[in-house]
Amino acid sequence: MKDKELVTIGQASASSGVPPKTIRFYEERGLIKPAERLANGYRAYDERGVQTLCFIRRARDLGFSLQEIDTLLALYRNRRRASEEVKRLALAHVAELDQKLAELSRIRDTVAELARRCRGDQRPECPILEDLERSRS
Amino acid sequence: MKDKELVTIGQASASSGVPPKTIRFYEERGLIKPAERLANGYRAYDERGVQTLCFIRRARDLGFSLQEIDTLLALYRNRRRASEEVKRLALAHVAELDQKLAELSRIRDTVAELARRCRGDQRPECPILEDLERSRS
DNA sequence: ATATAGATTCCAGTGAACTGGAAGGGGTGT
DNA sequence: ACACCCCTTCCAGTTCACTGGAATCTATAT
Repeated sequence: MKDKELVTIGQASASSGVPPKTIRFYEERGLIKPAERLANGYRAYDERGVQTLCFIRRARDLGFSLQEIDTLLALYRNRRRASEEVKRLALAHVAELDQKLAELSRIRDTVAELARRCRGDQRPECPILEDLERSRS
Repeated sequence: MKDKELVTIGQASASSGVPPKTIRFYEERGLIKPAERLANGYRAYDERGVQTLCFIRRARDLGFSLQEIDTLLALYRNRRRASEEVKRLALAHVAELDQKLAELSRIRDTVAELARRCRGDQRPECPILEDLERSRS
């Protein structure tokens, strides 16, 4: 195997978009495994480590909690031991995402419809709002 | 106008799903306007107030921040003064939601594909994961 | 009269996810 | 030698969105 190209926390931060402080925090929290250290004690990240950070960042941007990312990372990393349990987890997550998507798109449509009707005229009536008021739960 | 049917905070909580403590907190935060009071000092909510709480709860469930809900509520309430500014806000929100939806659905597909391939066989290679690792930002 | 259930205010604490700052070591440039 | 920037640990503070608890008041039931 070729020797890995290692980068410091600052470089890993720059290419992943995760602040150094946050990377250390993730490590302390156990989200990522403790980084290898260089001779001087600096944390060393290889391509894989950086990609993991990118993955986390993307997931965070999408509103996943660190808890959820724990699970996502397990899926992400455990490709070598394919199993029924891993698949079940992934499918559960997909179902959750589908539900979130459905709800999100429902609200999107509501707001879009609101915007479409609210065109700057002065009349008071607004059927969509009345509809919204009727909706429960 | 017919006299409104007023409920206490406990009943408003029961039908909206927002805890009494949280309702008071929302009021203090200025998210909702101070409730009317009964002779005994209890907060009184009418149908509209309860619906506002339902609206907030739904939005919270969808991951909107209280900040964002402030804006959503302005749209929700200001139906009587239709304006270009309100429409602009709504459209900006829709754009934001569309982006969130697109990203969310992208991750959904990624996880779904992961699940589809991860079928319990023992082979190590996983093209989707390699693809995922290549994606940046 | 007393118990209970639910309301009030006020203030403090929680959990998630960072974020800042102090104090000090490491490596390179002039 | 000194500056400078990045790294280290440790610990404290922040923001968001609640949530708990104490002390007290109100309303109804027995």
